[in-house]
Amino acid sequence: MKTDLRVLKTKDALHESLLSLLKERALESISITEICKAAKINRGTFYQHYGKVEDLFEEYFKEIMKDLAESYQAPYKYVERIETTKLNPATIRIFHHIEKFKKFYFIVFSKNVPLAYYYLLFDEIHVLMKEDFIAHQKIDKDVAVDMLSAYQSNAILGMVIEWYRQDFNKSAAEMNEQLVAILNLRLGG
Amino acid sequence: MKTDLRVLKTKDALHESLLSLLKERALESISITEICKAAKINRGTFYQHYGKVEDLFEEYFKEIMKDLAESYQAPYKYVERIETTKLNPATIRIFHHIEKFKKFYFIVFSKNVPLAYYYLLFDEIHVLMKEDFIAHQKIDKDVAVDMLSAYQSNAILGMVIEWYRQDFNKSAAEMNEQLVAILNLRLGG
DNA sequence: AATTTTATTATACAGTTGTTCAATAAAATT
DNA sequence: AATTTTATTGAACAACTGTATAATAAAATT
Repeated sequence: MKTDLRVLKTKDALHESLLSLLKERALESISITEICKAAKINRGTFYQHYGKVEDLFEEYFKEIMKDLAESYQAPYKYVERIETTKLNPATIRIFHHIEKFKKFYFIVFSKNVPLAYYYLLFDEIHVLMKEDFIAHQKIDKDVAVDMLSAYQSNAILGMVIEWYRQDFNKSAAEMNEQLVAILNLRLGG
Repeated sequence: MKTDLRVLKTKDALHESLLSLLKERALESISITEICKAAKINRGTFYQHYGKVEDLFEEYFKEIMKDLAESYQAPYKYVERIETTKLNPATIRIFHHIEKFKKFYFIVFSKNVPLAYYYLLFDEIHVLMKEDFIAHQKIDKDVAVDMLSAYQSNAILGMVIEWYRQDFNKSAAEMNEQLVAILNLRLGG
């Protein structure tokens, strides 16, 4: 036995309600009362599953994260050639994933949203990076793997922030080119 | 004429009230009503200056940012030797600054806090990086300066996140060593 | 020092939040 | 199909939010 059908029904209704409200207004302006009214779910039931609006959104977020992870199941599927540098296939799909869910990431990177979402994204990329470092023995004895992958994954996210601030008006392909160019610089000395 | 004395008095009282509450409880659990009661300021007055608790905190944040900026006025003051790499003095002071305001950054990096604070920190470092790139002509024609400095500054913040998650149980000096080691890797191919 | 300007206060109101409880209805188990 | 388990409901409560108003007090200007 897994999950009660009533719970599934409730959560589905709440998800759909939030998503339809998000099409019209910003996340921080949407109240719990409002979501429940639209979903025809008792407010007390909301509190049985979540603590705040953001927790409900986070559940939706995890669905999107699945897409990010799935992109890496068939790694070289979308990549034609990697000539300029040893860019791992995980990295090379991140910008495409963001581009695909542009609308969603406009919310994730907005100022008033809790840092928790950023961390969810960071952790997802962090893990992929780390796996790649270990798989390809790119490890230097003086550098802690966690530090290096934290450095690298957040660097990518730095580019995404910049991209977001320019209203995502670059293609994912252009972003990859920029990344390749940056990686080919010898940043240390 | 600059600012009304009454406004200064009000803001001082609110600042002090928030800080003393923060010593006992988490930011997200502190209500406006509570802050005002402790500060002996009318709640309506709070709304004349701020919209939410976080706005008040942000004002305090900007004070801390001044310290970060000031660290760079006398750049080599604290640096004994930079041998292993061309680490710019701005970069080398960031970890020390964070260490100095450890308590404060425990709030800034906590999950429930709005992304806005992260951006304030990011922008501060971003600007310092950018200035350094331009001053030292480290620019490659294929790389947009904004992208590069976004990449680099957020990479540093990635290390800070990792540091924070390890409860800041490394010294700022150790963090600098890690950074030097990472920069000396040739990340691109 | 008198006058003007403006920040702060006290009060009030409708809406949201977070929590609790007994009653009910729906699902799982036998 | 009958019974047990448990999610959902509806109602109520105190506290907080966000906003508006007239009265007051404090600061700035003349």
